Amino acid sequence: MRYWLMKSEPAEFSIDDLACAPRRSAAWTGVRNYQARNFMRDDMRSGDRAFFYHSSCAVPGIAGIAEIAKSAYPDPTQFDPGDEYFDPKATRDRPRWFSVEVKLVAKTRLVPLPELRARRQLADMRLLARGNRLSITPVTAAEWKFILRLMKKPAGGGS
DNA sequence: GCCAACGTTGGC
DNA sequence: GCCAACGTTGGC
Repeated sequence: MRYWLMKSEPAEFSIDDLACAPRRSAAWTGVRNYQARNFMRDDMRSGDRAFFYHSSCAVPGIAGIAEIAKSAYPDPTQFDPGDEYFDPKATRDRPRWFSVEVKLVAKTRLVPLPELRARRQLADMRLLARGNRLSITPVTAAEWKFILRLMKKPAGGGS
């Protein structure tokens, strides 16, 4: 099983939207970056776990935990001319973009970005790498376990 | 709104 | 294949 971090702008789709979705499950659509696509298409498997990250908002940070409920399939929005994520170069025979199905495991306390940055155990986290913009990044097992522990501590708690 | 950093596009 | 111009991301 692998671990991931998936970014979403809460104004577009938040952890609460996922919590309110039928079966607390939703299609992760609109990824239009090749590296992020490759992670989804080639490496994500059903049963993998992911941190749900809120980006481009007042308090960016990890907001919860999700599970990959269904591995990659063609992202339907690329075929829809009325959709903002329509891609005229994509065809049904040769889809360019992919989605996965994501299911909420737990909403957690929000772990803000500066709190992640402050932990030297997370110094090598892909999310925190200089200039990183990838909306989907791998998380190591050690990082995953460390952040799970962090989530159980009160906000800003020391040690 | 600013700006750093990265990705994509397209002329050559 | 190079690289300048442009677009996007995302924190601040």
